[in-house]
Amino acid sequence: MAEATLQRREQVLTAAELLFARRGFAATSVADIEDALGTQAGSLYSLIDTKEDLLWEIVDSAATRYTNAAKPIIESDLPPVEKLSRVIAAHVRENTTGAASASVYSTQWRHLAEPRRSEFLARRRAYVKLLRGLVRDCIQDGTFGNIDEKFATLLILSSMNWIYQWYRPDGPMTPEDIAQKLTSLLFDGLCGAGR
Amino acid sequence: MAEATLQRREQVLTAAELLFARRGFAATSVADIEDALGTQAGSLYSLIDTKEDLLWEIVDSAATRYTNAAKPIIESDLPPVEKLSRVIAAHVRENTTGAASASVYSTQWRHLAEPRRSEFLARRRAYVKLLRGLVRDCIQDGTFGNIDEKFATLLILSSMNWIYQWYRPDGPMTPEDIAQKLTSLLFDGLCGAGR
DNA sequence: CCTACCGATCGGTAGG
DNA sequence: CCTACCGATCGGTAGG
Repeated sequence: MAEATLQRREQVLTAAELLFARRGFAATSVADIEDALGTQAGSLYSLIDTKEDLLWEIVDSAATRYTNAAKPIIESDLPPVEKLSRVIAAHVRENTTGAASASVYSTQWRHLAEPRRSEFLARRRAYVKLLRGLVRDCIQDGTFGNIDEKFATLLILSSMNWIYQWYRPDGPMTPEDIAQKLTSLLFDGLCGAGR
Repeated sequence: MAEATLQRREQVLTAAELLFARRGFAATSVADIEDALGTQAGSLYSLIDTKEDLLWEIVDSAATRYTNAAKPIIESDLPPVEKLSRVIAAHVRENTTGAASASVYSTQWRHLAEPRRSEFLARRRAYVKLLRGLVRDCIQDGTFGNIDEKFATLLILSSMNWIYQWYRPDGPMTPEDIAQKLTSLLFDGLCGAGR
């Protein structure tokens, strides 16, 4: 029974994720989610306390996935530029295979009330810091030029977090293709890539 | 009198822009906008017909500004890479000096109903096409490597359209600084820039 | 998980 | 631009 409840919760989160990504949190009513699940109005409240709980679970678990994917790579003893490439590939994979959740993570967190909002921002800041450390290492060992570390980190992040806007699972590029092309363009530039 | 009405309309649009950017269209009530303007509930409807009209005016005029800034540059006889640099600089200037409007343009258009939604998407598509033409020219004249034209165009667009997320007018970088750094990183890459 | 319902708030209107 | 108000929908609850 506990297992069935867990499965049901997954279904609920998946439905909410899709709707929040498509219409936004504020424009999605609890009734919309219940419609998607095929249950009656009000029924959802046997599983959740508030609509915001759903949003929190979605962004919180997305944050966990980003961090969990990056940690082992960063703690390995690969060269910095190889670490960065792999973290980018992992992030791209997350944002393609879980495009709806990535979209909600990137755009809907503003609808969290305090203290969750601050907690979310702290977790996001920690992840950015991990990435920025890798960029710093790549500058210091001479792989990258003498660039603005913060600016470069934000550029990498933005390019990864815009993928969910156009990615379609049935398109011609696999997540690995995308990661490879993106890394190439970011590292070698529009002038240097494809030579 | 007509002039005063026009000025009032500008004030209304500016207030709506800020709130739509901060909270999103759906989470902003007409009463919120009236509060920001200091008028009583219901008063706004002497100036507009629907809340969506405000959103439309904001994204429509943003679209016009992007296109109007790019057109004369593209029609000039500068070399392709110089054209692209200047279009990027113009877009960055628009997204910094009008960060709220850029944010609404990028994220809130989904709340437009048909036929406005389709009209918006058509205008956006036309602008992307202009940019993509410049990228193509840069590939063909050998300035850029043999890269994926569409992918590269989307990368440029995404990097410009994420600026409003972190830009602060009182920060250390001017719009021109940002445009210069961005163009350098995009063109020469993390490895090649700053050498 | 369903039925029936709550108070609050929403976008929008009429009449001045 | 204000006052007073409309029907619809919202998030959430009680009781089964």
